Amino acid sequence: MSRDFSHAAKQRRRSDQVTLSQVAEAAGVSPITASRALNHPEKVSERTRNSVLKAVEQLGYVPNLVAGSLASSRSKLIAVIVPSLINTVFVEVIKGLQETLEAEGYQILLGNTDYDLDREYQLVRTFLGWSCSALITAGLRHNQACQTLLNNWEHPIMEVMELGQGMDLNVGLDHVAAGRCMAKHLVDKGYRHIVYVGARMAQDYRAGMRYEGHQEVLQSNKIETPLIELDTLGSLQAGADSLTQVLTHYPHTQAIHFANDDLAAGALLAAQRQGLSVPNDIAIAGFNGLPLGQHVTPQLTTILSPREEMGRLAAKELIRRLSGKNVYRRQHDVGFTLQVGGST
Amino acid sequence: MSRDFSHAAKQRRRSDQVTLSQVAEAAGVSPITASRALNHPEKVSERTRNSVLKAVEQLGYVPNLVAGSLASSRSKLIAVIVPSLINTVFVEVIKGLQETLEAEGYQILLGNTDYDLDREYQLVRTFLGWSCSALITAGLRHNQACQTLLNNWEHPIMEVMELGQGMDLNVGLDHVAAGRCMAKHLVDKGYRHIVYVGARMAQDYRAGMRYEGHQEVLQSNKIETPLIELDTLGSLQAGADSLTQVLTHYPHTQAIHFANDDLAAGALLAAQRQGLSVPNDIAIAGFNGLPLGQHVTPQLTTILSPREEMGRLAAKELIRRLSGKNVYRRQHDVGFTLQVGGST
DNA sequence: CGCTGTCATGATAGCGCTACCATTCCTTTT
DNA sequence: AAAAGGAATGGTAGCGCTATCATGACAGCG
Repeated sequence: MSRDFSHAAKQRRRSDQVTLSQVAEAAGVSPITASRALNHPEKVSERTRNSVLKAVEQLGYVPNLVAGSLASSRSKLIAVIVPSLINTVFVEVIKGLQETLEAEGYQILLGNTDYDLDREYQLVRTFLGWSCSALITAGLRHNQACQTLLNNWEHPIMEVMELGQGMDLNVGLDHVAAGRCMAKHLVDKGYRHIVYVGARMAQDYRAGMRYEGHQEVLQSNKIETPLIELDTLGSLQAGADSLTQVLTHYPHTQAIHFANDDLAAGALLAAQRQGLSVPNDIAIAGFNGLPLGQHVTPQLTTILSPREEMGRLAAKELIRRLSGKNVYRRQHDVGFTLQVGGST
Repeated sequence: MSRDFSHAAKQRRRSDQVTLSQVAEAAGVSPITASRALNHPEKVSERTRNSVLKAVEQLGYVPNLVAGSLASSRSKLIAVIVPSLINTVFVEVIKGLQETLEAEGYQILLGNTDYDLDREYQLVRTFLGWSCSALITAGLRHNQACQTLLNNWEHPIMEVMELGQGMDLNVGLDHVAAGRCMAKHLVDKGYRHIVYVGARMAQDYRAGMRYEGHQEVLQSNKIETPLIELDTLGSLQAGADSLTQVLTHYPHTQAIHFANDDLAAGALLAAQRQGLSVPNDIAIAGFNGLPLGQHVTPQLTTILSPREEMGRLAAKELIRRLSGKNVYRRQHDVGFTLQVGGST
């Protein structure tokens, strides 16, 4: 009766997926009404809505979001691009984003640039092809092609991590100020031979910004600003190794200002293994406020950055914008807190 | 000439996106040839390919992947579902997956269940709607609805983390054996009062599996198997807190077998702050082999799980399957390694 | 009683791309 | 020389859904 093989050869449906039309038929309404029942429930009568939902249930209908997105040129996808997943900092931001976005029914398309701006451009291109409703990216620096592409894009762009004049929305903190803050603390504590240890600062340029702040303060106090730059990314091991390097190159060092807590904690634990007393023989400071730093003895002096909070706030502001509400401020400073431990 | 406003009112294109047809026109070929030039370059002549690529460049064409996926009912999306992002273990698996999948041009759709199987079902439903080409999920346990949904799905499913009979592909390790392994080590070392400390084992059931292994060994040695279960997930802080709890409830405890390294390291550092000697006063063992554990003194005895490797292998096997190659084994055991440190 | 407004529903026409077949124009084979 | 095969290209017809406009039903109004 309803079986029709006449065009069987022309048939293209490869999957036996249940479609909205089938749901509509089962519910005795038109496809468009079924669509409304699912996506704009308030626009159909209660009777219709229930019969559609019943049909969905019975047939095991799973909406084809690809088709929906094509038709509406919208999607509940949000692209998130980070430079690294090794660095827990980005993971924590993602966590904050995730939590908030998933609660609003958005899905995250995750991309990792490995600190490569060309890779970032490729990812952005791909993600725009998915008609994402927004893009979140770590950092304000992009290559020319990426900049151009994004400037012509009509959807919100959120740049997180560092504070500054971005393309659209921005949530972050002032890394130069953070560097100044810690440097000031060390100087105030009376240290005069202070080494800054960074890791791949051309890539992790935010660590470079903190070094800038560090330099400012030391120079205005007429203190030298020796720098040791490692060519691996931050890790406990790298921190441990760097300690030897510092003490070899600058034997008079009184304090080390590390670009992050991984390095700092690694150095602190290594110092103790070597029988050095922290902070008497050597003072150690980090950045980020990772839990680890709070559990070593002496507690690590660090700067607390609200990473999950940054993710949550970014997501919230984005959702605000996506739901058409007014955005009063495009820039949000999440700030930072100096946390003085026993290590300095 | 070619401008035609006759149907202007009916015009629906909301975005001024460059389409493949425009590229084709600029290159002087048909749309379908332009499509081939981009997606199956070997199927067109070199001249055609070049003129299409030139047109793409000139017009700044960004392929609409949504339309492509709808037409081909394929996509380069892979759904990844994990129970948590706080737990670094999953992040490391994701990292391994990411690395391998992105190199093959796949994008990751990330979902977080927060250890809730109903939430997992919802995520799976949504992700299926995106016609993902595969789904990767952490763990072998799912709710009934999810199981049904996935059984009817035609694409590869990869279950990671624990080894066992899954729905399709599986890469993981034997957690019961890992628990046995560590318990055996502790018994061999001569400890007889051993407490197991887990955290939310109903959710993190893999920790529960390790406890099972632990029990087996201790019982066969006629040793009691006291258990302390925390109601927060693993963290340094929780580990520190649990130490007090253990010593209060079981003052004779000689060794603590922790469900993971976060807890173990937290307890180890806390013990030292309290002036307890590890392992003389109390021995401590963990699970995972996090870098942290290798940098504390004494070094933490733990079981090394190859997390990134697990991600990479899972991704590789999945790609193998997706590219139509034979899959010889559906189950892959990535194993584990007992790492004896000074803490036991 | 016609007029306007509102609500629920439906018909139509795409969204931008690719599968499928057909066509053209060669080269190779018998 | 005809047939067969192959490579490059194109025409057509959707993929499954939703935007847009149209329709019908019914209420309230002067």
